[in-house]
Amino acid sequence: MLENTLINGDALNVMKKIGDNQIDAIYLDPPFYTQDIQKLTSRKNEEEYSFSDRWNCMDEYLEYMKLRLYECKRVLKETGSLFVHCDRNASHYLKVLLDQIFGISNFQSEIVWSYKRWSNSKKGLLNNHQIILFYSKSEDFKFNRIYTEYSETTNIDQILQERVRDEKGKSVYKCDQNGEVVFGKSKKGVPLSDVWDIPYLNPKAKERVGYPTQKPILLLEQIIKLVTDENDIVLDPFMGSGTTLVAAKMLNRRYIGIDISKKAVELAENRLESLIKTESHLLKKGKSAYMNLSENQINILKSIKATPVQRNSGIDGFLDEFVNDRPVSVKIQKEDETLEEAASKLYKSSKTKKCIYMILIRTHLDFIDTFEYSSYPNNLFIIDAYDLVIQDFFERQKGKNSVMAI
Amino acid sequence: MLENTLINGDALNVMKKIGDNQIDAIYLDPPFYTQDIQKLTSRKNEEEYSFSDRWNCMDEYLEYMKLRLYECKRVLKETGSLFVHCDRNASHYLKVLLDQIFGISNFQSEIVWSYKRWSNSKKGLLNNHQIILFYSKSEDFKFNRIYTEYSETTNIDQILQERVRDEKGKSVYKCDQNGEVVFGKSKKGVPLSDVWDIPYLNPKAKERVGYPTQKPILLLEQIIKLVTDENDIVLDPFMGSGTTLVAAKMLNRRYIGIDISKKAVELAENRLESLIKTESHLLKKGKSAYMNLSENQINILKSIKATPVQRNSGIDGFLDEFVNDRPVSVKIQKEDETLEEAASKLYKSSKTKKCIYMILIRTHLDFIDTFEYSSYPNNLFIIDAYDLVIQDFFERQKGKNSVMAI
DNA sequence: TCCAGAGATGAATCCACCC
DNA sequence: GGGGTGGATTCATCTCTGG
Repeated sequence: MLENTLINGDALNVMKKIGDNQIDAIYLDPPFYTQDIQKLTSRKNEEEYSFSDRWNCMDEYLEYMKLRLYECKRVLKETGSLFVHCDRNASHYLKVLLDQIFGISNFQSEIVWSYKRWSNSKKGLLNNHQIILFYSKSEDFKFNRIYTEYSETTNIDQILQERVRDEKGKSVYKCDQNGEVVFGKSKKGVPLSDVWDIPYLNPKAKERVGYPTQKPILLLEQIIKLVTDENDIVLDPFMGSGTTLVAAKMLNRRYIGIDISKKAVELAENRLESLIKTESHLLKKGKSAYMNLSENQINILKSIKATPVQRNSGIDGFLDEFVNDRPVSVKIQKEDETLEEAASKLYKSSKTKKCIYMILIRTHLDFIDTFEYSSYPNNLFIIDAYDLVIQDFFERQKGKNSVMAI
Repeated sequence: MLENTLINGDALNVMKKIGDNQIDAIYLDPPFYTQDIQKLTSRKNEEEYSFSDRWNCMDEYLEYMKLRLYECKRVLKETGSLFVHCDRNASHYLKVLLDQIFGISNFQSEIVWSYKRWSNSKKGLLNNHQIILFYSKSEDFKFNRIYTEYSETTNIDQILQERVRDEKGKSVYKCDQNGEVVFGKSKKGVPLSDVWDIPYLNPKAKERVGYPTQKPILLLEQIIKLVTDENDIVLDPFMGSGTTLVAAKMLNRRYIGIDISKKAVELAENRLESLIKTESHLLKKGKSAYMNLSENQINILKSIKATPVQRNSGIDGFLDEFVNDRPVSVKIQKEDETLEEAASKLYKSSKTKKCIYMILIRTHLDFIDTFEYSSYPNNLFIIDAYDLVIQDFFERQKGKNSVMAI
C-alpha cells in the first residue's frame, strides 16, 4: 500500500493506484482559480516555491477539479469524509460541483476558519476568514464529538437542570414531586460549532517553512480528530508543504500525501522528519491570560479616550491624543496597590516608553495614607476616580445627617 | 417619494415605482428556497404568520430572484451597496447570480455572522453562523470605517512607533539623529473584520415579535452604519417583521420597507411605533446598545457603576446602588448645554423620580462661566470629568513651559 | 484605459532576550 | 531560570504609479 508515503505526481494519476474504499479522511487545499502566479521564498531565501494557475476559464478549472473529486469519492470508505478548503472566488462553483458529486444530503458543514491578522489599509472589511466545506461519503460517516468549554455568560445551573416538555409542548425544567428541580447528568460542554477560531500562522512561528498558503497544524488536527481514529488513513492530494500529514503523523494516523511539485514533496518529507509544531499560547492559555485589565478599567480608559494596553504591567493605556508628539501613559490604581506602588510602577514603565507625561487614576484610599502630592514628580498627574469622589460625597452627607438627627 | 413608508405588495412591482439611483443601501433577506412551509406563531398565540415557498425548482426560484435583484441594482445610487442574507442551501446559486448582476469586481465581502446558540446535538458540527454577501454598485461605494479594539496580545507601544525602510529594504523603526525612537501618529484601532460575533436573538427577548427568521437589530445596525450616513435611504424589499427599518429609524436613516404579506406590514408598523429593543446580556458592553447616549457617555456611566437609561432628557442613568433606599440620578453635561442648563434639567427630572441625590458630571467649561458652586442645592453633586481635569492639567503645563521659554 | 509591477501597509503573535 | 516585554516578520495583501 501507499500508506505513510509522499508521492510526486498528479493527484489524478496517483489516486488511480489506490483501491476503492480505502481512505478515512481526505483534506484538499486545491490550487485556487486566479490568474496570478503565486510565489514565495522560504525564510532563509534558499528555496523558492511557486505555482501558477493553469486554467483559461472557470469551466476548465471546474473540469479539472471534477475529475479529481470523483477519484476522492471512490477511494473514500463508506464512513469517510472530505474537507475542501475553498477559494473566495470559486467557492460557490466548487460547492455546486460537490453537491453533484457527493449529494446535497451528504453536505455536512460549511466550516468557517476565522482568525485575526495584521491589517492593511483597505477600503472595505478586513478579510479574516476562510471557508472549508465538509462532505461525508454516506449518511453513516464516522464522527467524533468534540466538546468545547461553555462561554462565560452561560448559566451553568441551567445546563445541569433537566428539561421536559409540558402538556402544551413547551420546554420546562423538570421538577420532582416536591417541586424541587431535578439535575441531569453532568454535561460535557458545548459541542464544537462550525466557526473555528484558530490563530493564523504567525509570521515568526517556527512551524513556518516558507511555503505559500501554509496552514496551521492546529487547524488540520481539529479536522483529523473530528472524523478519524488512530491508525485511520488520511489523504491529502494537494499537500503543498505537508501540514496535513504532519498533523496526521502527530495524531498517530496513517497518511498519504501527493503533490505535483518535487520541491513540495522534499519539503514535506523533511517536515515529517522533524515534526515541528508551534504551540499557540493564545489558545492554550486563553485570552484572559493576556488581560490585566478588568471591564471597569477598560471603561475608565475609554471614557478618557485612551487605548487600553493589555500586556504591560506598569501601563494600562495611552491617551489617543499625543502631547508634544509623545504618548501619555495612563494607569489605574489596582485594588491591591497603594498609590505609591502604583505611581512607581507607572513611572518605571513610562521611562522606557519615553512618555513625558503620566496620568494615574486613584481608585481607593490607602489604609495608611502616606500620600503626599508634592512628593511626586510634577509630570505625574493624579486624578481621583469618580467613584472615590462620589463615595466621599455620600460619606460627608451621612455625617451631616447624623448630626442633624441628633 | 416613498420614503419612511411600509408598502404591502410584491417587491418587483413596488420597486418599479422607485426611480433610478435613489437608494443608499439595500438589505435583502429573501425567502429561502426550501420545500417546507414556514410557519410560526407569535408569543401570544394570537396571530399566525406564514409563507410558503412558491417554487417548483431551483431555476424558477433563481429567475424570481434575478428579476428583483436587477431592480435593486437599478434603484441603488452609484455609491450604494447591497447586502444579501443567504440561505445555506441556495447561497452558492445566489452568489453566481449576484456575480452576474453586480460584477465580480463589485463583490466586497462575504460577511460571517457568527453566534452561539443552544441546540440539541445532532451528529455533526453545530450550525452557528450565517453568510451575508456584500456587493457595491460601483467601485466608488460609500464606506464608513469602523474600528474595533486591538487584540489582547498586541504589543501596542510598538505600533505607536514609526517605521522606515533601511538601505536593504528592510523595515525598521525610525530613529532621529540622536538615536531616539520617533513616535508616529496615534492609532484608531483595528478595522472591522468580516467575521461578526453578534448574539442570536434571545428567544425570550422583548425584541422578538414572533416572526420567522427575525434578525437581531445589532446586526442590521452594523450594516447600516457601515455604508450609510444620517438621512440616507435604506430599502428592505422583503422586510418581514421590519428589523431593518427599526434599525434604520434608530440611526436616523430614512427607510422604505416592502412585504408581500399584509400581516407583516402591520406588524412592522407596530414595531416601528414602539421601537422595543433588547438589551442583549451578551452585548452589555456593546457600543450601540443605547442609542441616545454617546459611547463616551455610556463609558462614563459604566465606570461609576450606573445603569444608563434612554429617552430621558434630564437623566442619563441611575447609580446601581441606592442611597437611603432612593435612586441616585446621574447626568452628564451635553456638548450644547451650559452647566446651569444641565443642572436645571437634571433637577426637574429628578424631582418626578423622587431622587434625593443627584450627580452631575461636568464635561466642559462654559464660555461665559456663571458657575457658582454654592448656588446649587447641596444634594446636587457636581464632578469634573476626567477629560476636563486632564485638559486643564496640560493647559497649565503649557503655561509653565512658555514661562520657562521666556 | 488597462495592466503589471513596485511600494506602502500595519497589527498579530511567537521568539528571544532581558532582568 | 521563569515571567514578562521588546522585536521581528508576515501578506492566495492592497494601492498606486507609469508606460
